[in-house]
Amino acid sequence: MEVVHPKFRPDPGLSRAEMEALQREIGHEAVFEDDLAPLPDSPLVVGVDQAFPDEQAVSAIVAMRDGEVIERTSAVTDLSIPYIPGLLSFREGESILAAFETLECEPDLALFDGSGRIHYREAGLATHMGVALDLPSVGVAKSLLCGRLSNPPEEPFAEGTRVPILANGRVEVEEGNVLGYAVQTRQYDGGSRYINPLYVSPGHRVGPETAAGLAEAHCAGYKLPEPIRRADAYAGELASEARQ
DNA sequence: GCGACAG
DNA sequence: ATCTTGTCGC
Repeated sequence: MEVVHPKFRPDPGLSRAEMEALQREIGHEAVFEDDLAPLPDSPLVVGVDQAFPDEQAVSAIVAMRDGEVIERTSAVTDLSIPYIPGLLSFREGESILAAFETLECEPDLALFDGSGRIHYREAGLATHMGVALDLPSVGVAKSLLCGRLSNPPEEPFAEGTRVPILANGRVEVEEGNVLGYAVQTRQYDGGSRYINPLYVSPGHRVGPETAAGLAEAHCAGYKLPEPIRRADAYAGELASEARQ
């Protein structure tokens, strides 16, 4: 598929101020409510993840429908900037879009490994990529970048627990807005081992509740949604090959 | 200066 | 994210 808005392509050569300005533009362009073409009964969903052998970024995309892998693709680029909290999409975005440009199928939805609206300027990786591609997207992060949990129930969170993430002082959004949800997609029964929740947020054209529901709905017995889990494994394979 | 900090 | 062995629990 193609990049619908080239002006939002992540350019690692921009200054930090320019990157942040672009993110504010992207956050403004993003739609944080349901605006999906009515999802088909069997939506085509892609999972996206990266691995970093040496100074390169390997982006892998796995497309699934009804639990079956339909297509896999990937792209490799050199990394030009370090990881900076809040600017992740400028480090990894080029290889992700390059991989999407080799994707032959037309997905209904993309699940990313990282934040969407849970971001200082409402423009996390999932939002940046979703807006550039104009593709409904969801951010699935394993840790919280910013924002705070609302009404956290007593831990450990049971499987199925969903806690709102609210904007706090670190986010350029009115305090108290719902940015996403902490979603406990998996949990052990006993109390000896504990699994942390996922932090799910809208990327583009999806509301926070729908984002949480979609992430949850695509889990198949593991903490991560299956398309992301497969993309993670695929990126890992490609990375280990690249290192040899 | 101190704390926070997706991947 | 990445560098890595053992170890705990079902």
